[in-house]
Amino acid sequence: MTTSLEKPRANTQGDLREGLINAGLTLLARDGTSGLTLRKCAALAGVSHAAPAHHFDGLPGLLDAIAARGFEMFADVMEAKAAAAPQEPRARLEAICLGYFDFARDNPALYDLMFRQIWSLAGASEELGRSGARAYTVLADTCAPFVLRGQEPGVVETQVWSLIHGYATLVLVGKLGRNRAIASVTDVLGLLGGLALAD
Amino acid sequence: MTTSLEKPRANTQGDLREGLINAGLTLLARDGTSGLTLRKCAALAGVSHAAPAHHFDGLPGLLDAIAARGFEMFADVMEAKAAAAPQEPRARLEAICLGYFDFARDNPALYDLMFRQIWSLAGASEELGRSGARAYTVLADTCAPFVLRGQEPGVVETQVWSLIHGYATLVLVGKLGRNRAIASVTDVLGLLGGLALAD
DNA sequence: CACTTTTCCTTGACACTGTCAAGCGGCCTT
DNA sequence: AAGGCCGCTTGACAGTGTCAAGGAAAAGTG
Repeated sequence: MTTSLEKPRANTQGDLREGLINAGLTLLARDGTSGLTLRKCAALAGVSHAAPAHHFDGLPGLLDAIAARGFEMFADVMEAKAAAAPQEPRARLEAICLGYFDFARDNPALYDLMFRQIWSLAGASEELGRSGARAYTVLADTCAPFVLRGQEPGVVETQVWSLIHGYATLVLVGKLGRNRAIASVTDVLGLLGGLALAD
Repeated sequence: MTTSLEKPRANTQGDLREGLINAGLTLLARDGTSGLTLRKCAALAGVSHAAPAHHFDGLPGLLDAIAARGFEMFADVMEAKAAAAPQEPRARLEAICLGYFDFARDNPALYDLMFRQIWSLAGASEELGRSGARAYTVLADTCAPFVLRGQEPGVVETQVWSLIHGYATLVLVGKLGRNRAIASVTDVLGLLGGLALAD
């Protein structure tokens, strides 16, 4: 209502759902986890505070959608790193782990949201399930060459995932030294030297 | 005000600060992370909603104190497991990792609180720093036999910590299979076979 | 013992959160 | 062009953390 020339629907070009997700990503990046609020999200997207309810199932639904978007970005980063690395199993493995860590470090609040405990309690959306599965597939494919004959693939995948996810979360939480980590990513990934190539 | 015989100071025997921390632990165990509220805590301890402000620096202060208590329990569990295990480096290492995982599985909400991102942003209390350091010492001592000559101890410590912490958080978050994990703790700990004993 | 001071808690208010019910306005359909 | 639906707004509610002010009881002081 600043001027009469203002367009009545100038909130977001096209889809409001998209605008709300983007607003959420912006708030998350700018103000951290506690800065992401349903009302702030709506305000940033240029709509009233109750508008999001027509596109998401309340705040949990919005967080779900943002997390799903996060997993897409996450998979993109890892795929890009894998593509840029030498096409050799061990180099690829290290590459996606570095991508994993980079994403966590560059998007701490989003990463935190993605791995919140919520999703295990209240069921996650199908969209989140799909994008999460896509990210997992990137990891699983890279781990495949290290799955020994007759071994359950999930074991190597879980070993690698646990290692890099643990390191990333510990660094984010600030438990590993004040500013820089006690051990670098590559130091930690040295533990993967224990993995043997199949065949 | 149910009966006139009610004692005016029946809130908590002795120290209110202790009562509030215990109330917080109870709420956390019963209702999960979102069930822990400053006001509910005060109500459970039998005092008014503003009483906690005189013992803690707001909600962050209360969470800090609860997390500190959590790290004490955490260290206790790992020490007990280590004491019960054969006094051999590799057995001890596996033992504290199992203790680590047990604690996380048995106290998911508390574990989640302890490793929240908050502590890296706003400075943690000295008490939390000390109890966190004590828990870390248990881990570091157990890792010591695997630190090769001339190697920085923090490397092995971070490798072990990242692995078990990553596994624990992934299981808690429900990403590893629906109810039971794809790979068991001992499966994941197999990666530690890559560690060599010093000397 | 009387009086002050200090300590600890209560009461009440405020801004902010998520959620719901009701209503309005423009767009599409027919 | 009239009817109807979809998307958004407005307003209210309970619940949250935090702050200011006050009060009651214990402790200190002559």
